[in-house]
Amino acid sequence: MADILTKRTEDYAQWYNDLVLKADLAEHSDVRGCMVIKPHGYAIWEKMQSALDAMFKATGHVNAYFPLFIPKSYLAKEASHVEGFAKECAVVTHYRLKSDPVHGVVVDPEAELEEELIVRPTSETIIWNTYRGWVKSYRDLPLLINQWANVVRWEMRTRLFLRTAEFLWQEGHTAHATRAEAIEETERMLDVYATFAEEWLAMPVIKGIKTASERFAGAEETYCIEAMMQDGKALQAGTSHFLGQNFAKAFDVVFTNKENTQEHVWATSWGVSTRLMGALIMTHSDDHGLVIPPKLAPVQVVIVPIAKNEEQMEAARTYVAPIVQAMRARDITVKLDDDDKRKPGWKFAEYEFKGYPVRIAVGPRDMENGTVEVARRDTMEKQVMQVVDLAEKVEHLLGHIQDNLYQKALTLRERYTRSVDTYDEFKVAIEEGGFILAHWDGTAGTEERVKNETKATIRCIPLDGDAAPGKCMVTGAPSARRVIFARAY
RNA sequence: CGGGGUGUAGCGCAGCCCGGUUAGCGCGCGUCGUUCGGGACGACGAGGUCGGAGGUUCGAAUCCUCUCACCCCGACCA
Repeated sequence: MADILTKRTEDYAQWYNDLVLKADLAEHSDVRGCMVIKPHGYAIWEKMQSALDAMFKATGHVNAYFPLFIPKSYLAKEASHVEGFAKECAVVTHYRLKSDPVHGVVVDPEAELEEELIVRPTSETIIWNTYRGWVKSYRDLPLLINQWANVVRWEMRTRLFLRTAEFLWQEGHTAHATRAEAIEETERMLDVYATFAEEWLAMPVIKGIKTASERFAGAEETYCIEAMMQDGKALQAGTSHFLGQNFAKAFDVVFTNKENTQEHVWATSWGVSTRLMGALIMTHSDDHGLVIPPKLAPVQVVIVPIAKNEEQMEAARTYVAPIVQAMRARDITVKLDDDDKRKPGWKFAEYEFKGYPVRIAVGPRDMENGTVEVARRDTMEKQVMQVVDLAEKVEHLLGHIQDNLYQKALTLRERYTRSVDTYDEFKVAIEEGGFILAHWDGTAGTEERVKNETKATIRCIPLDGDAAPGKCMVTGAPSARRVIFARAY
């Protein structure tokens, strides 16, 4: 793997953008700040969706769907929530157009909405307004619901998958009878995200808690998973919020407990988005293009016949048919690319860009020898293999690739994670990139100062790892434990 | 909203300063032939309101005025 950390950030941004386009994942739409997710990109997202959805179901959650539009008054009910999102809301003010001799079509000024509708930047408000009617008794709790949806945040600067005006995500919104149970849920879902990131995306993450300044608008505590990209910058890959009773109070969601007294419910919300696609790309890809971990690859093995003419192609089809069958029997997804409109060299390059984990080439030479050529995308190694037990060998190879990708990413993260004790050391280290473990006095003032002077933010207060107390690197005041500083996406 | 920049074929660009035949190049696209084990080559071909409006001029992609759109840097942000 090229040491991309040594590349300059602008180069990395360029590399990322080119890769997304070349791997045929997505492109900018003509619509401002919006993205078109192309079939290959969407297929990977679907794999993420189905894996996550299964994990949500396994932890007792069900799916539902709530409206795209939120009346402005709902959003305004939770003070810090509206403050947090106000600057990036798309607003619907009219419901009709009319033709105009000069401009063609104009908004009909007669058709102004009595109350503006906000295109959801997140759904807490509309969901809690709905939950009010659903929760009456402790017997109705917990309420464990997830929704797959799109949301809109009118960002100034957008980047494919990482920050777009509209994005796809899932948002879980749960209601609980007790504080402890809600916190337990918040932490459970954080664990689900961490497991998903590590086992499916092959992306190591650090679980932690956000500082007050980075906290979700309306939350009492925000948990997160943070990953390191190949340029050493941090990416927040998922969040899980303990909302306390803030939304229950704002929307008057109360239940009668076993003691027959009324209480506000306790809430959580948690989400991951198509940003995970960006995380996937920036964690594993190289100068040859995208690298998809086998568990998320829409197609794990692609077979490319080398054939001069239709007879040779037909011979190759016959030759690989039992191989394909054997692999499918092992739940390996296989594509036989017998398209004669593209040549082998073109296909090799194409599947590399697109990140297919394993490519098998079959030519006349192989058919004589009873072999195939197996190429793995992660290391770019090619190997001639006997067709005997090929499906089993490929199954193992896919497992190795998945593990190798995780290990590679972990090695990079560990290499660029270090502790510093003084602010001077910190300033040097932050220029080198990566995660920096340092003591912090817990004040917003110090955090702000570090951010202004170095552009580094506190990514999280880790839940695991070195928990020894110390002295703040900036002020020398007591620190409970080291926190992670980094420059972030 | 500040500071820069760019609009010419599907994409990327040259031409503009210094106005002058039919607006050009690369990629891509189409047809045919030779190729096909790492993005082939050749021949032929299709494709343009030069962002828009107005002006100067015998003549405007080129000069002037206005306008629109987009991009980059910053503030903001998952």
